Amino acid sequence: MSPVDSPDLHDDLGWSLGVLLRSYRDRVTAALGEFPHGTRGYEALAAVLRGGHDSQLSLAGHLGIDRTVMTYLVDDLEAEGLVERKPNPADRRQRQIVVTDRGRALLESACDRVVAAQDEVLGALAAPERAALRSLLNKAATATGDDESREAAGAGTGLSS
Amino acid sequence: MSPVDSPDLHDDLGWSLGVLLRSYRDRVTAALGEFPHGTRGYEALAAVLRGGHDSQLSLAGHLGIDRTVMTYLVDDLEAEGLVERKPNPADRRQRQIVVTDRGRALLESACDRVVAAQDEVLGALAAPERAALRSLLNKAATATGDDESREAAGAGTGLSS
DNA sequence: TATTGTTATACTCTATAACTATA
DNA sequence: TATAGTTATAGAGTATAACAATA
Repeated sequence: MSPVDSPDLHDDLGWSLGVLLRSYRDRVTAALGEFPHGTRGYEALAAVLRGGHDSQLSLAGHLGIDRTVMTYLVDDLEAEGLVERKPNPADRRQRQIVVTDRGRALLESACDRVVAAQDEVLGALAAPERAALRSLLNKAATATGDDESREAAGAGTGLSS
Repeated sequence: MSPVDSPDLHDDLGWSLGVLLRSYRDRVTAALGEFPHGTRGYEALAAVLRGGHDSQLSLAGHLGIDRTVMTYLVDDLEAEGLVERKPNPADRRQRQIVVTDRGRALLESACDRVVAAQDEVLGALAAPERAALRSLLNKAATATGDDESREAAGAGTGLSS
């Protein structure tokens, strides 16, 4: 089989993901306006509000960033009064990130615009197709994320690279 | 509706895309080995072989990178003997990028490994789900790419940001 | 000894602007 | 005057290592 006939050349997964992620970042960043750290800050705040992350390291793993980057990110979110660092009584090495009322309000006000921007990203797809795509993406990404979490638990952070 | 109940928090498009693209880059980069510029170099070479790009600028638009980055990328691909720059007789400002025999051979040898790595990225999905996801991604990305091309034709490169 | 978070340093990548040559 | 390609510079982002506090 010649390379030109190969499926990955005609249906390039990396290219599709890259194009869509770029479109997502451009549109959602514009929709967010002044939001600190743009889409990353938004996703961090949303993940904290969703719960399940009892340390900065856990949150960093979820977002796929290094713990050193997480420090700067939380610094800036805290400086804007959107989150607070609370020491975890169960393990005083950890800091629990909690969303302030101001952070919650900002997230709420941004929410509708973000959803609209996301729909623009998938503008070529009909509503049922969008739902199917989001569901499949979520399923594939969640499994991958779990893999990474397991690796992270085993050796180092499992991040970066 | 509270932010926590909002669809974009439970089914976060940006997060899914980011996780999958990261997984794609990690696995495919490992599969490619010494390939110059990793996944970007591979995608560039594949796009050239697929045809339809008669200038570096056109190729840069397809890959979503700036023309200045494209110069360095082509420099290194050419230094490795994978492509050649040929002046376009129709417009001598443009350089046509053509794949050498060596480039074609390298791409061919990498092809199978890349396909296998891509399947690992979507490891959580059954075969029909993978096909559906790739198809939907391709459809959404192609439309977005077309949008960008139109914008690019209108004003500047339409890239970066 | 290992882990969480922080800080400092070096490196990579990218954005911007200037320049050449062609149109 | 505008575009394709190149080059140089500055900035943003990232990785790495070292450190303090806690387990």
